[in-house]
This record gives sequence, structure tokens and C-alpha cells, in this order.
Amino acid sequence: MGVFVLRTTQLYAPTLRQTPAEAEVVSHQLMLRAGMIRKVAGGIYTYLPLAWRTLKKIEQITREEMDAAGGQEIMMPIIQPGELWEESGRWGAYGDEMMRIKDRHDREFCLGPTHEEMITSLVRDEVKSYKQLPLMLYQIQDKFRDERRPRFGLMRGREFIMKDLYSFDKDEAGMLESYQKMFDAYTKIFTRCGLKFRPVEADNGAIGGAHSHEFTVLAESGESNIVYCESCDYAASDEKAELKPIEAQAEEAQELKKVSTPDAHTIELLCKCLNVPVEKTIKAVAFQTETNEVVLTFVRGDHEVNETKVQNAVGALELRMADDDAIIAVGGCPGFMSPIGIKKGTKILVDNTAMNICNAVSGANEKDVHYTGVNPKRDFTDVEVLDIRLVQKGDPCPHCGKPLEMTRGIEAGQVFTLGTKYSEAMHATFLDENGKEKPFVMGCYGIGVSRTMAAAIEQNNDKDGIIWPRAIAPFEAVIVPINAKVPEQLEAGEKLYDELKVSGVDVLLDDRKERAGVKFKDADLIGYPVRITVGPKTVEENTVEVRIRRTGETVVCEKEKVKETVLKMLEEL
RNA sequence: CGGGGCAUAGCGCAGUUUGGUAGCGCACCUGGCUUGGGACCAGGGGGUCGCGUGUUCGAAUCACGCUGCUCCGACCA
Repeated sequence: MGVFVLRTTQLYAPTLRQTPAEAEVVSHQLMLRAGMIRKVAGGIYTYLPLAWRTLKKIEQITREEMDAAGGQEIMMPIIQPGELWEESGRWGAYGDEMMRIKDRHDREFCLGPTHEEMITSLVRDEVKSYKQLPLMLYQIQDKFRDERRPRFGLMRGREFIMKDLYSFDKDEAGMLESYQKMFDAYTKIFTRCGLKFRPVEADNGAIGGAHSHEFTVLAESGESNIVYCESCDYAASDEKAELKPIEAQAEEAQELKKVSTPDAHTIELLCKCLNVPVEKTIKAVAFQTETNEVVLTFVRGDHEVNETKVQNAVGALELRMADDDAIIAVGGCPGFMSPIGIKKGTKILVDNTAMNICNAVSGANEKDVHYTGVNPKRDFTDVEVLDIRLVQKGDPCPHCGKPLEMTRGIEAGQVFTLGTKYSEAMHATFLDENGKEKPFVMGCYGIGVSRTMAAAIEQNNDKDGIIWPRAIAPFEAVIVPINAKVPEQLEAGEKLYDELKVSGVDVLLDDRKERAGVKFKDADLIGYPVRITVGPKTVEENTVEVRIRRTGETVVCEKEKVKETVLKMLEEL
């Protein structure tokens, strides 16, 4: 009996019978109930032993794949000097999401929301030659983002664990190679974690750069919408999904005509009022940028505007709905907007599908008046025509034209190319083969470790609790003596523990003097993949029950066959 | 940041309308009994009723201010 026995009586895992009122999503509820986490403040949690074991397993898988791809692990401080962020220009740009603090000398620091500046500064000081490239450095560390609205437990916390790797290459081709290595590594990581996921093309957002993929863990409760094609391998986040213009049925062009449409300030009312199909209408959405410039956008009545596309098209840092006053100032009329007759110089974006409509209806920039017979190609002047609509289920795939499927997921990881955005801003350069000074070509690659744990639960649970994938379960198996007060049962349990432990199974012994029902309920709630039940029959008939959490399948076997049975089951999970 | 809601024992809640000894279920402790899916009986411990100011003989309860949490929206590498 040389093996230290890990027993539930020594495990701090306070399970709750009732669900705390504050928990909205299932992962949050189950983590609280299973005694995995406790809240400290809004979006800030302590990880108790069970959660920490799972997190360490996710970290370890991540670490192994990062190392295998050529990454080197480092650890950077959470606290970062404001000056570094001044250099990159993000001290001002990052906004309220950055937790800023001052030291006793009144110098500015922040709790790192990300580490591009830190890493660029580190490498800038040491790496001077192309011979030292490529370089990939990563860390697994706490990040802090002062979210406006932390919610969903660990899914959108303020402090969370993240793996972030940064690649430095001498040129674009090298960067793309690093990017591909990381893409492959991420695929391995999420596969090894036992999760159903999809890499999707994504928008780069404020971080900059040209390529990006999100690794989305599929779950109905997820916050990201993704589309994918079953005929080809296209998959993208909804904000990224490209759309080709839809051709409209050709008709003889009618004359542009104003008609009275009292109170028809929504598309629905307009269709009723004029008895036209919604595909024949053109809808307007007005935005203002951070500099208060008005951007008018037009899409087909049954489509939605994709703000990310608009933002990228106009190069804005921020978009918000335009005030009525601002709309009027450029010659528009809220609720009755049209590109026709807007003040010259105003930015007008028209979706390429809306542009194809024949004899459409649009506003007329007058209250209670619309145009009919609108033929955008003839009537719209000084407009930019491009793809600005939000994808919908069934839209044609941009690659093969087949209808796209839509599903929801949780963004657990994202890979980006950064190019030279940070290296140029921060003068991080090296000498190339010709002795010429060049900025590093960078990429950055993140995995939300704590979010991945939450995502795993969102994807794997039932009414009784969590159903852990084997690779990231806090324990692979639990041994439950039905009655721990019967010495023979407890001893049999301990003996099995030793056997399994020695065979490399991550196992726990539930030695609590609780009734069997309590221990079964807890085992289901915590979600150990395999449960081994030791009872009177073990003592009398030498048999043990082995049960698979996910399927409920139970196998009765002889005590001597337990090891073999459990190993085989775990193999198949 | 806008709009709702909530704050009473570790958790879930009642009590607030109509001011008068702070309650229930679960959990916890003791004893008994029980032991294959969250038992039962008896006894027990635990509260500055989120904070502050006011009204009142008297405030969990009424008024005003604040703080925190939460939901919807906006926002989000």
C-alpha cells in the first residue's frame, strides 16, 4: 500500500444541492454546484481543487502542443507599465476595458489585458538578427479585462486564464508558416481535450492584421454565431462571412415616383402599406463614427447590416447608431431614408445585393414619403457598393454556392496574423541577410483556458451534472464504496484504488460516510467519466460495478478484472 | 453606459403592502435509527435584515442617499 490515497474526505469540493440564483448559464451553475469555483467579485472567481485539476490538464495539453510546434514557455508580469502602451498607441485606444492602476510615485500601470506590447519590447531588446528567427514565445497566465458586463460565470469573466503565444518572423512567408503551425497545434489541442469544435474564418477586429481564425466550441448556449458549408470546408464567424451579391429578377425599369406612406417608418409597416414583398424594399441604418462622421448604410429589407463590415469599410474605431439630429444634418429623414438626395460628401454604403433590386421601394428623405420604382444602379449616385450584410442561414456559400448552415458556439481560441503593426510602432527591428533593418513580422495566438473549461461543460452536461471528456476531467474515475462504515467495502475500495493508480488512472476514493444516494448524486454532478461501485456484492460475490457517466452503461465484473475493464473504458471515452 | 429587478443564516426563499419579540426548507452540530440514487426522529448552533442618514415610543418594514449583485440592451483582440 505504498500509494497515497486521495479521498473525498480530504478534498475541498463543497457541492450544493440548490443552484445559486446568480448563475444563468449551465456551466456556471454546474461549476458552483459541483464545488469547482466560488465567486470573489463580479467576473472574478477562485478555482477550487476540482476546477484547478481540470485547468491544469487543459494547460498541460496546450503546453505540450505549443512546445511541439516550437514554442518556448515564458512568464510575463500581470502588471505592465503605461509607457509601453503609449508606444504602441493603445494606452488611449484601449479604453475602459483596461484596468489602470498607479503606484506610490503616481506612475501609471495596468493589469495586462493582453501582452503584445510586453513581448514586443522583450524581443526588441534582445533579437537583432534574422538568424535568431523564427521565434515563438508563449505563456499561460492570468489576464484582466474590466468588462462592462461580466457574465456567464467563467465564460466572460474579468480575470481569466489565457495561453498567449507570439510569433516573430523575418518576413510574411515565415509568419504564414508560423500561423499554420499554430492553426495545426490548436486543432490538436481541442481534439485532445475531447471537444467538438470548428475553426472558422474570423474578423481581426481592433488587434489588426489580415488573417484570423476562431476556434469555436460548438454549443447552443454560445455567444458566437458561425456559418459553415456542408459541401465544401468553408466556415466563418457571422461577422466575417462573405456574401456574394444575389441577382434579382430582371424587370422593365419603372419610373422613380414618390408615394405617400403615412407612419410607415419600419419595413414591416411599409410592406403592408404598399403591399410589396420585403425583398423589394431597401432598408437604411445610420451610424456615426468616433469622430461623429455619419455613415449611411442600405441593405435589402429582409437583411441585416453587419456592423463589423461597415466598421472595416470606413476604417472606424467605433460605430454607434446615429442621432436623429445628425441624420437630418446630412439631409436624411429618420425612418424614411434614401441615398437619393443626401448631402454631397456624406459616406453612403449600399450592400451589393440591395444594389441589384429592380423597381425597389426606399425612403424619400421626407416624413411619410417613400420612393417606388427605385433602380439603384440608375438612381443611386455617389455611393460605395460592397458587401455589408450579415449572413443568414441558407445564404449561398461564397466558395461553392450551396446554402450555408448556421450554428452557435463559444470562441475558445483565436489565431491572428499581426504583421508589423506592433513592431513598427515600437521600433522592434532586426537585420536581414542584406544587413537591412526590418520590423519583425508577428502573429499572436490565444486560448482562453478557463473559458475552454466552461465551454467543455456547456457542451457536455445533462440534467444530473457535468459529463467530462476524459482528457480534462478532474479525475478519470471515482471509487464509491456503498457503505464506508463497512470495513470490508472500504478496504476493497482502497485496494482497487492502488491497482488503478499504479496503472496510471487518475482516480479518487469516495470514503465519506454518506448514504449511497448522496455519493452517486455527487459523482454524477461532478461528472467523473467512470464510477466504480464497491458494495456488499464485492465482499460476498467478489463483483464490482463499473459505470460510464455519459451513457449510464453499467458493467459488472470480477474484482480482478476491474483494472482491465476501466482501462478499456477510458480508452474508448 | 441606458432600462428593469434584487439585497433577510453557508445556499434557496418567506416576512415589507398595513411599523410591534426575525422565520421556513436545505446545509451544519449532538444523539438515536437507517444505509444500492440527495432517509427519518429528537435536540441544538448560527443573523449588526447590504451601508448611511432621517421619521417614530418603536424600523427588516416608511423616506432620502449610497453601495453591491443581477437580467435585458448597448459594448466586447
